[in-house]
Amino acid sequence: MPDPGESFVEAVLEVVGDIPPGRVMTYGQIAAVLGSRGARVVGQVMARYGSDVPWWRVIRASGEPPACHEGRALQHYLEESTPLKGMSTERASREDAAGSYRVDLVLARWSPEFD
DNA sequence: ACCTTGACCACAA
DNA sequence: CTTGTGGCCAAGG
Repeated sequence: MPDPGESFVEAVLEVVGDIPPGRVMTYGQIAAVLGSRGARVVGQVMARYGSDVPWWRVIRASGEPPACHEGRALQHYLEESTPLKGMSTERASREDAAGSYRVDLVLARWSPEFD
């Protein structure tokens, strides 16, 4: 259980901050780690306080980056060599690549328990 | 205490 | 692939 006194927000940001480069976690996974099932709440936290943490390492269960952030997220993924699916290196340099890719969760999923 | 709002999730058709 | 349905839960009004 999370420490009382530490807000949900703090807890979420802490977990996100622990995600190493090139790896990702889903909203639901983060919620589960915090002993909650409120995946949406994690989303709300990120929407409001996620601006100063590696938000691109938090994605949907489907492997898609957060809504309306595909482009920026992609740049980070290419930088960190995050395992992607459904895209060739050719398409990676094009602007319209946003939305046509997904993170390979099988390879990139990370859990704080197994660092 | 009730209602609404979501960077969500899972499953069915 | 797309829609629809129901569930989850912290925060703010």
